[in-house]
Amino acid sequence: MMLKLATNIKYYRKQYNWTQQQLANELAISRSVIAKWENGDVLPDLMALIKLSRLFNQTVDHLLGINSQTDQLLNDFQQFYQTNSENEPVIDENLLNTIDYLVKNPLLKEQIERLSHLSIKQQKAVQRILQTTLNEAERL
Amino acid sequence: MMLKLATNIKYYRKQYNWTQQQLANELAISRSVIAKWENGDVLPDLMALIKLSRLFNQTVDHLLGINSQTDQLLNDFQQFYQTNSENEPVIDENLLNTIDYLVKNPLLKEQIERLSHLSIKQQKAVQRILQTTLNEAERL
DNA sequence: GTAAAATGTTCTTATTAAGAACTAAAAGGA
DNA sequence: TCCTTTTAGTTCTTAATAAGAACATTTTAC
Repeated sequence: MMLKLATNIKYYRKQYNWTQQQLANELAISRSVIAKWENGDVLPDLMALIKLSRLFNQTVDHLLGINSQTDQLLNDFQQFYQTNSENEPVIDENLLNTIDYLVKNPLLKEQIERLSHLSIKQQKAVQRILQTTLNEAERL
Repeated sequence: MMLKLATNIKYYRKQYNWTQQQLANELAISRSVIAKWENGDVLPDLMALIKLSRLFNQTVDHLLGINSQTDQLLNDFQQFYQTNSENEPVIDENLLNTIDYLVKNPLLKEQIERLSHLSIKQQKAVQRILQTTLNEAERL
């Protein structure tokens, strides 16, 4: 698994114009450990990682260089909030309405969750059935 | 430092209806380790944690239960929501994931929009069919 | 109530990160 | 340039701790 952690630690330390010693002091650990983190020789333990994320004001995910789905989505949200009118945001009015609908229909929300846990093939099958059902219903 | 990691691992494992053994298999580790994680006896190492976040579709920050941007945004969204509608919707982490899923599945999003425009009676009928379909799919 | 499954616990082993001390490389000043 | 000081990299040892196996307990299903 490719982690950007080492690079990021070094990067953010320098952003703050800290020496390894200064960072080590902040974390109350020995300096050589920082060196090893930054060179990818060793991974910090969880607690140290969390402290780092606080110090650097970054999410753990970002420090690790993981671009999780949720993070991606959050970015979209943020964009939506910040730029209300520019490029068409991923989160549009329609989606907001859909979310609203989901919020008011916990059962449906749960069903979609369940759907998302199926295999891709099964998901598609279910969606085909849903499509047919909707077509039927709309004809009435 | 107070971590909600143990609780969260157990919670999301159960969300997926997995036994400790099944989760252990997914991660290719021994089951007793899962038990210890869930009881807070031991912290998973970084790589295991990342795998968990992938499996559960959650940010590492959220799994850890540390005050992350995600949680912050959730609050914002909650506020945004409450000021824009009369009901008090419950926006939780799962909803975020569901939204994410919708964003990635435009067809499904459209289907839900269509569903929302049907009469209540029809909506219920469609949902019953969906329920049955999901039950079927999950049995396989 | 019993059998099977799922979970919790203990003990040992193995992994690996931390720290100290040493080495090497930059940075700064005469 | 040479010297000094600061900063960073490396090695070796020690200590911490997570993983696994085996066993114990609890829960679930019949």
